[in-house]
Amino acid sequence: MSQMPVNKRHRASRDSERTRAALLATGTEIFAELGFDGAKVGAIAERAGVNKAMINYHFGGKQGLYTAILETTFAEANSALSVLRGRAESADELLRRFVEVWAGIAERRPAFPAMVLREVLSGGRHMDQRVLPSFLGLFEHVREVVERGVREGTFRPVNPLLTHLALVGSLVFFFATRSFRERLIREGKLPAAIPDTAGFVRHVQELTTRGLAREGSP
Amino acid sequence: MSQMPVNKRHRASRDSERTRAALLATGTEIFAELGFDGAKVGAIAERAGVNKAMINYHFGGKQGLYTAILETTFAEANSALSVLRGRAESADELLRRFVEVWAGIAERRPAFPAMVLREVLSGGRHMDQRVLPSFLGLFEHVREVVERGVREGTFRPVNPLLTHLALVGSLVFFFATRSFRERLIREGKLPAAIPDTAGFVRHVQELTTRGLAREGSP
DNA sequence: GTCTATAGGCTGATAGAC
DNA sequence: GTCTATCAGCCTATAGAC
Repeated sequence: MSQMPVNKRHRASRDSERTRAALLATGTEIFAELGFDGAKVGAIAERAGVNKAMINYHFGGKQGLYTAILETTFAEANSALSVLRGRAESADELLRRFVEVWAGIAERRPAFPAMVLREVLSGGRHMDQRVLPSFLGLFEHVREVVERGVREGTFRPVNPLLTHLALVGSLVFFFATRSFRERLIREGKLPAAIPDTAGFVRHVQELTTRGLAREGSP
Repeated sequence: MSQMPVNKRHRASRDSERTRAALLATGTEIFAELGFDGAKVGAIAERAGVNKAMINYHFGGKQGLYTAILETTFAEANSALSVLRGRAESADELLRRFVEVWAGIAERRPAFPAMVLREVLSGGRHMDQRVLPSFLGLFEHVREVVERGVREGTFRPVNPLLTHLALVGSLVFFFATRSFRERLIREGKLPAAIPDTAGFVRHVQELTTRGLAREGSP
């Protein structure tokens, strides 16, 4: 794959780092927008203001750039979600926080929900082995909280995986479809008001905590 | 676009219809699996057991085939969901039925959830003008029911669009990610049991109806 | 590290025989 | 309607100068 630069990145010049960073940032945008096959390395290089050949030099090719981007994106999301780990709050409260943190990630990194969705849709076709752990890590946060809530009796005895799929499905769908939805609304094709993130967060929080609550647990 | 065949389809031979049908069926599979850019017309023709040139003859090209597939897929889903329109059941019960009908569509047409997701992800980049109405139609069913439930006081005063996004997001995510999830579980990489559709349907039904219920309504 | 130029492969579409 | 043969364009990757 990438031969020299990976091993001597500590010696890399300031310009070199700038080139790498520009390719990572622009590549994230374009891969999220168009998918692996739709994204063209020429377009990435051009928008990044960098020579096309630099993708091969720094990342060993299109696939290498994509892998580097997935690693960065998923690792960052995992790290953001980890602030909830081992906290003392109630399972109910932790689930509310989870939704907020997730929304925060999606706001800061708009490409993240789309990348997740594209990967699961294509069955991980372009996902390197090394990325799988941090990808799967994304799906442990809900499970832990739900298991605790069920054990402590504040939640109904729900299946953690189903809970996770329903919750994350809502989140990922809301954020990944945002630009399309807002365009349709702006063009008058979808008769509704553009929903704001805070409102959606509250909606999902209420829906989830009420939906999971054991009767007589409010 | 497609010159003759569209106008004289009523005169088409049996073989011609078989060719068209094979391309539609196989194209649906492959487009859902790989997306518009990932799908190659050569692969579609080969798996369909049909000559590559037939895609251009019958559909005017790759884009034409894709448009025909979207039309068919969305129209069928809309028609299946329409059985719920104007029914006498409670809003609560209608929402439960909605989830069941949606799951039924996804079981019969596994490509449907993926096609919806790929389209919203790419901002409708490959969606023909003519398909937009039937696409938007997909998003009216929940709205009607929720508005009624809120009006009648069985639901909390929730935003119909947010409710729709959360509910359909859960559904589409569950079904579109199914094969990937099941593969990961089978390979032992995701420690969980493969969830069955019926269980997911019940989970979402409970989550939604409890989550939307006005306090002291059940 | 960065650039230009180009090789080499693949893809979608068409021409024309049957 | 269907098939074969083929073309033109695009896209990734590399060789080699600086």
